[in-house]
Amino acid sequence: MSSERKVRVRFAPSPTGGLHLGGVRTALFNYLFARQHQGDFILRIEDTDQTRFVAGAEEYITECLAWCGMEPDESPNKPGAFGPYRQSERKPSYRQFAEQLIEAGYAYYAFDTAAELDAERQTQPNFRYSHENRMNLRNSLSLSTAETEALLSAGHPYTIRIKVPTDETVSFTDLIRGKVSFDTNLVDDKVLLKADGMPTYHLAVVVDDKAMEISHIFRGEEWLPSAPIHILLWQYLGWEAAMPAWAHLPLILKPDGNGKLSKRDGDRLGFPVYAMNWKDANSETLTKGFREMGFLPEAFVNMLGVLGWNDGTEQELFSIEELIAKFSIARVSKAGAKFDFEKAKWFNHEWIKGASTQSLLPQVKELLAEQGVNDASDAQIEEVLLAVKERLTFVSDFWAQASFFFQRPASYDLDAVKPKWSEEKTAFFQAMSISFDGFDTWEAPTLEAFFKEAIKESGMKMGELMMPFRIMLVGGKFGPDVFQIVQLLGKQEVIARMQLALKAFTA
RNA sequence: GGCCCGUUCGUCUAGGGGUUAGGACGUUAGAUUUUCAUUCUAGAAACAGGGGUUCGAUUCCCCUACGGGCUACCA
Repeated sequence: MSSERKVRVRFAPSPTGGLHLGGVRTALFNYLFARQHQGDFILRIEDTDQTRFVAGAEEYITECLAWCGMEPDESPNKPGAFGPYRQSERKPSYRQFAEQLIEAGYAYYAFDTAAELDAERQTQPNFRYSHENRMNLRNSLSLSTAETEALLSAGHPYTIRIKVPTDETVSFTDLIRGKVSFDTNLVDDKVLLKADGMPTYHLAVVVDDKAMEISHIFRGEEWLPSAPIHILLWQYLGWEAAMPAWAHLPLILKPDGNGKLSKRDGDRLGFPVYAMNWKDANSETLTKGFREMGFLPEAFVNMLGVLGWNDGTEQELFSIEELIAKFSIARVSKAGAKFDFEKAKWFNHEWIKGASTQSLLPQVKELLAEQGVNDASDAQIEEVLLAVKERLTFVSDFWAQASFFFQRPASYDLDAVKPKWSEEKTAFFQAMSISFDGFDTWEAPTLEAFFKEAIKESGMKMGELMMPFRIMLVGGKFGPDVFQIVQLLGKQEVIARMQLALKAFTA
């Protein structure tokens, strides 16, 4: 049925806050599938719940997708043939379809207020609005036509609920899980149109997916229980032939304990859960994002792409282009996956190692500017980057790993040098400093050979002099190869640092 | 409680009726780096349990257990 159809998928986030891992992955799988089949990837905004709608969230979502390299073919901001894509802007058509369902006998007006239903739930622990009790509640099925008309014309608030059939089985083939079945006797009469005139998600997705000619639906597993409602709606609206194929993605779970990964877990365990920084306008709280933490979008996408999917080989590193080429729904796993931040870091490390120094430059310059370093040339920065790149897990580690290239050591690890310091060593470095001054070309290999030869002649041990030399230049026992540092620092700076350090060592 | 989905090393997973059950992250030990990190090599580490079916089940079926999701006029 859908094999002939043009592939058209949509990502449908609700603009209620930041975009978390699960959301981005759902978007990604939709995107990969669309690209793989030369189809369309559409962004549709679910904003009918006005009480939870958050200003700025829609723009935020668009930016997240762009950062990850996913450009929607049509979005709410670029109205296309199937727009508008905001649920709230499509209000009239939802009501029309809800009423169409009532006329066909597949739905009904329900006059019970939220408070009344809450009261029912208080007394009946397993209360469900369903075929078992709908005749005991206040709705157009239990009331006479005249009573219903009276309530309606009196302006009594009402909702429209689906009339789920009795003794039927709703089943469908999930692209990931195979055949899934539900007994309609256990499905309740969900609200389709709320008292405020807005549709619930159930009505809205079906109507919109039909209007947008969606061919495949990839959504989180948390939607599986409401799938029978959606399928019934496709049938009752007379659109069964146009129904999309379904695939329910496994959930991303907390790393420790159990349950769905939430924003709070990130705060608690010290890693981001949102793609980018999210600042809540009301509470003024800032939730850290992967982008700001120093993740490369390629690494982020790679990590998400293989969380619950693999290509069957031992390959782990994939570019988004490779993911598009190799993705297959059949290879998406069924079980939920616990999020592992250590592995996420590893992906980032790998992508930084593989990144060109040029591509890393803008972010590094920003970091340097934050530290007040503005006089370094691009060429200089790139050379340093080349030296320290493979040591970085995050781009933001750059300063910690390379500050000494741009700044003289603020302090020295004196405990490592002072106890064993001697006049002899002072003399050695003084002499070395004079010798260095005589060099016309300044290159690591020759300097290293010269330095080591001098040590040999002095009769002292290598370690006794190499270590202090490093500390003179960088302040401590860390950093790349000493002579690589020497070369990058340049003659004048090396000599100056030696002199400065000698004073500190002998003070 | 009810319904639905799931279950291979600590974690993400490959595999699939007969395998030394493979890889990656993490971890441990060595090597290299006269620093730290990287890197390299090696090691420890898993088929939830019970019944079937079968010559043979980790693989297929059933049950149990466990985990997760849903059970709103939220999505």
